[in-house]
Amino acid sequence: MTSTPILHVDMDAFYASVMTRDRPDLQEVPVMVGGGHRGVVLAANYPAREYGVRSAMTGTRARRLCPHVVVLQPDYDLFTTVSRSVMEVFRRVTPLVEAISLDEAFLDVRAAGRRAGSPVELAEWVRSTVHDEQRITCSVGVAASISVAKLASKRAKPDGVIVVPPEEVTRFLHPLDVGELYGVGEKTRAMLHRLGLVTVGDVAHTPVATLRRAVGDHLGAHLHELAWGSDVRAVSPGRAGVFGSGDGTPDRSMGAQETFGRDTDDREVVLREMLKLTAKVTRRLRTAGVAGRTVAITVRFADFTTITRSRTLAEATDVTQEVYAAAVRLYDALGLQRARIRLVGVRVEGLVPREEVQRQGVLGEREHGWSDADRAVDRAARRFGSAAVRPASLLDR
DNA sequence: TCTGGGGTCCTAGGACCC
DNA sequence: TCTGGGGTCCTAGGACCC
Repeated sequence: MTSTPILHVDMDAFYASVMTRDRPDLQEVPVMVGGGHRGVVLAANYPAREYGVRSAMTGTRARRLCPHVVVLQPDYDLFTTVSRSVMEVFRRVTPLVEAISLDEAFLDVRAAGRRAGSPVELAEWVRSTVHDEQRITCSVGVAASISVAKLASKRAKPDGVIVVPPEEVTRFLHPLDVGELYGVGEKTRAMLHRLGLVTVGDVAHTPVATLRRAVGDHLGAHLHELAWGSDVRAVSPGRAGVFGSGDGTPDRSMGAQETFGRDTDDREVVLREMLKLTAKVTRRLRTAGVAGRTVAITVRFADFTTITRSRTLAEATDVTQEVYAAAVRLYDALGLQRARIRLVGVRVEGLVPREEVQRQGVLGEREHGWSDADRAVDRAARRFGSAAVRPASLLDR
């Protein structure tokens, strides 16, 4: 019985590593993925990081820091394929694998059995197997809890393993900045710093009641636990993560949003985009076999202020025309005149399996007509590609 | 050409019901 | 007559994560 049964595996600079694994000429030079027009950097390789390039940074800023950085466009299909293969490697170690994104997973090796060895030996086996099969590196944190394992993998980067045994947890945790804790972002970190709580140790030695007043009931209690490394959340392999529902927990919402190439105040342009986004979302709903009752739109203005409006319908729907009609109502209710709009989004929330949706007879033919039309479009899209079939108002003039 | 796109969860107030 | 909970749903905003 091991005292450190949780592994957190994190690919090193995943998107950048995948994009350059067949490019020996790019191994030693700064590379970033994404960050084009109005975009942010999705990933930077380690040579680029030496110049200060980081993911989530604007492409403009990255180029200023490193003018000769090589910019690659992301290939999401490839990322998904590589990710699936990597997750399969993990499942050769234990069935208890929780994928939390394309490039990260928790493994509970307590019940491993499939492969003998201590957690460290299993971690090294994972690392060498991923490297042999996918030619990318990863780092692993090994600990008794998922939160400590996650922090350990970060410390292990790149291409390393770190084990934090239970008796070392506070020594490992307490010197870290509070911003390292999961759930503490820029705002909460600043708030805690203002209170003089700079390190994880400071948080650990602060009364829970004080923390709750400062950052809210839930987060306050949570942070106190994390600061002592005493979170007990289990690895839950049921989580579908990025691989769609299926046998995992169902998605709670699905949405799509897009930033315009340039800001617009043209209602027609906005609505065309909304229709495109709606069609994309409802197709995903139908593919997943779910429908949702609440339609929400997001509007981001030129000054980056962002608002959301939502409406709950009488019944869940996956029908493009119904979602679009609700979205247009929400948009028009804003009463915008000449506002410059940067981004619009459409989201469907409160998802339930489609078979649980009771279609009232009174809704009648029209909705069923639209629903049938959607399904015909889906079939055509599967055969000819999604570019072949789209609403008439999206056709180029 | 500052600031993407996919999500989750929490908070808080009001409505409404018991 | 006055006061008072709790619970749920809906909506808007915000923080956070990858």
